Amino acid sequence: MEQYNHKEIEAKWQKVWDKSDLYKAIDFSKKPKYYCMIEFPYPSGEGLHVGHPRSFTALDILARKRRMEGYNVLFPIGWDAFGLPAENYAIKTGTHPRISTEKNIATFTRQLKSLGLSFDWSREIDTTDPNYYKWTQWIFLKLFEKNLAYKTKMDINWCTKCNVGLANEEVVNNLCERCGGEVYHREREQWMLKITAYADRLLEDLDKVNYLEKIKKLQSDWIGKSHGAQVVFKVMSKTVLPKDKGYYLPVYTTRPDTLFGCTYMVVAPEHEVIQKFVDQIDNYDEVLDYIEQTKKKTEMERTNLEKTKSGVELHGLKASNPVTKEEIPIFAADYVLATYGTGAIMAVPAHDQRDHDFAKKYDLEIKEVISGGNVKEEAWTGEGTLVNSVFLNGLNVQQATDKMIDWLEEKELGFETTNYHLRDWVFSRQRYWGEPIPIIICPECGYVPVAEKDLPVVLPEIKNYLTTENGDSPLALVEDWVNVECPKCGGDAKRETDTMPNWAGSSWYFLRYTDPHNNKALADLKKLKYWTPIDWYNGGMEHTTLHLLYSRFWHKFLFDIGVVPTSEPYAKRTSHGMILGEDGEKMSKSRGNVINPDAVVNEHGADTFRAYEMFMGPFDQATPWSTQGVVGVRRFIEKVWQIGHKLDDKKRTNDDDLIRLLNKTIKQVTEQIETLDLNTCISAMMILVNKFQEEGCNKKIFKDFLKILSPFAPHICEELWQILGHKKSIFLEKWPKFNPELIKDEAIELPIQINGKMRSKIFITQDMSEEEIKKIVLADEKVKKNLEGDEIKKFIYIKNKIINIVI
RNA sequence: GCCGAAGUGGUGAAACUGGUAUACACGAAGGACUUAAAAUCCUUUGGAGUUAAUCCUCCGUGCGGGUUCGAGUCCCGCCUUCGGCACCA
Repeated sequence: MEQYNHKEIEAKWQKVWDKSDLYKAIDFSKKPKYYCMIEFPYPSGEGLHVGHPRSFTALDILARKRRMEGYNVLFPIGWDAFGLPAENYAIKTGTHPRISTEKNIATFTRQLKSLGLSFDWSREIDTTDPNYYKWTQWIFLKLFEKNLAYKTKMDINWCTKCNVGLANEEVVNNLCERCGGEVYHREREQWMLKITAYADRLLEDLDKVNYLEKIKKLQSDWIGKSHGAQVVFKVMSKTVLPKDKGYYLPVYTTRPDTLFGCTYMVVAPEHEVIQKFVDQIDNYDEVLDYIEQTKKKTEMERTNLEKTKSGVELHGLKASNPVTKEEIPIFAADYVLATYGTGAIMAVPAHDQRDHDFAKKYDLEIKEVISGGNVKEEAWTGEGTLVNSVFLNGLNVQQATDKMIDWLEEKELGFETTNYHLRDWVFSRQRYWGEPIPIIICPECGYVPVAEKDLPVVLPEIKNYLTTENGDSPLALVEDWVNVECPKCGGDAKRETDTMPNWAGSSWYFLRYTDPHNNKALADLKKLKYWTPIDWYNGGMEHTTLHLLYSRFWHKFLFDIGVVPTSEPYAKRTSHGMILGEDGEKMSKSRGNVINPDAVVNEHGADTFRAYEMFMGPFDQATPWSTQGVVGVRRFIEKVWQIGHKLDDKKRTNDDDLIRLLNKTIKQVTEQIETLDLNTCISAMMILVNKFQEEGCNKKIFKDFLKILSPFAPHICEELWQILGHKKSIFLEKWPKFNPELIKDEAIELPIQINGKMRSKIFITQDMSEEEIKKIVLADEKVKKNLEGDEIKKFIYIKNKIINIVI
């Protein structure tokens, strides 16, 4: 018998499948629809990563099973092709990103096709195709129209040496990744999307979807809704006296009950109050110096709880505590962020650990207002009774919170409010390789949207891909593209030169798959009604916060304007773990631990590669690659091949046992594909095949086995199916059903414990009574020996499971 | 730092709602076949002790406690590793 020739057989079937309509999704078919989707890849220059097929194969298995179960399946593929690497490659080599992207897509396509994935290639999409990004731009215009897009000043990373804006990833240890130059934060006008307007719905609607619990938690933590109050503190200086109207500094606090314990205030170094009172701050030079230092720090460094807090007092300014009317100092400190809350806090050192650390360092008053701890030593954040708080004394935290809010509202010094950790989405990039933002800036009319009929705003050809010296995107230098007539007044105007972030194209791509060639709408509503929502979406754990949130936001917006029929895009979401290098580290060129999928497919075949990736470990967990492990799976495939050539129609005495095992295996594989416990599916099939090898197998049993193996190893199963005399594809077969009567064992092995220790085993039948069993147990030699002379205190029998005798 | 996940043999891992810990696979050791090797097949494989015996005993799921007839699984407190942290995608 010859070895399984994977090269020949896999190429043969890939060709046949490519020409067939086996994997085509049919719009409006009468069969029930099933839409399953993987995150479309970024076609990087390094080619397919072995991590991609982990997710792709798992959902390919699901898609193939669903087709065999009678569904009309949509399992599409596309390219998330805008992005930084192609642009950086262009800067280095002068190659236009269009050229390198096309080349990379060709490589990815060849690689994916070599894996026998059942994508419907006729619906392939590419986010960098003007026919696609026309609609990305269209969505932006709709957001702009509904006032959900606005421009504001934001910090960006700026390399002082190469004079370019940097992505966070390009900043390493506060230095520029390219040149090692110093990086500091510089303000720039940026387009923002008002995702915070959807914060509540993004949170509440998590109840409507079937995501893994941990994914829901990630989403809700990211949104970070909290309840509290906004309170205003009056700012005073030499010229502003208590009786004057003056300037009020709002703060957000989750603990208004502790207001009597507020002994100072802290504002973010970027806070407007500093500029407002420049003349009144006696130590402005010192403050300015501190602001400059802050610009070099990352947010993580600023908010690190372990690090000693730094800050500088604003001499000459005081704030008035609205309840005590006491004058308290104001500090600027970098641990307060301008982007969270109001950018200013009331500090209660007795009951907040960060404030406590800060107060110790600057020798500020620590005033206890809730009893229960030792506030001299550390902040008390637990429950307790209010003290030192005039009208709140004696109340508990909840009562005091309510009463304080009533008091603030009555005096018009504050109000109850909610706050979100979620911030608006910075939507501008000063880069070339992204969708141009379709806005025209007119000195007379302001921001004017490009007319819908003029979409897409196509990226012009350029020679130099570097950001300009003042931080504009390289598009700013393309004069005949930038200079346009204002669509409103006809005067001289300029195009917006910012482009969109990579997230844009991936925030709605799943809609385009339902109608990829439509040039009248992003997708036909009838088709959307047929196909959406996505029944199952799988992707990387690392995408479960941002991409998921952004795309849910866009989807909700499109729902509100009547473009899509559902308020949530994904009915179900799962995430897979990363595949690590053989050394257990993340795969990377620099570590030299990258596994090339082509080499594995070439040596062992696609079926082996697929089955190995499913077998290597739990789907949602990070797992290291093992070249040896691949060999084991190849042996399994080889065994299947050998057995498939030695079948007969004989009846055997042990056929009942074999049929029982087959039914158990069908049950396990059927159920565990649904939970993505694919590693145990494979091991169950290995056990069955080992049995075939020991005892032989007839054609009838083997055919059912082939059907359940076929989603995992499609090529070999299709070939064996044909060898067994079938003209049509195995993927047109019905998914086998197991017989529940056939999976029950006749005899059950029952373990016996004495005082929780395993001592013996007996065999019982399904319907034996406890009395009968007890008799057998007590007659057991080993049990007798262990019970010698001891009295039985308890006899515990858990039906068909275990016996425990307590003595 | 904050948030999330995970720690079980030499290795990847399995164990359903608390009920026989280590399935399946890799590696290793021994054997068969072979002039030899590869491939393949068979046997053994958590640790320690003990026996004429493949009989039996004890220990064992990161560490320390707890709940329970019974804990890898539940609770409390630690330690370690990995992922995300808003301009990588």
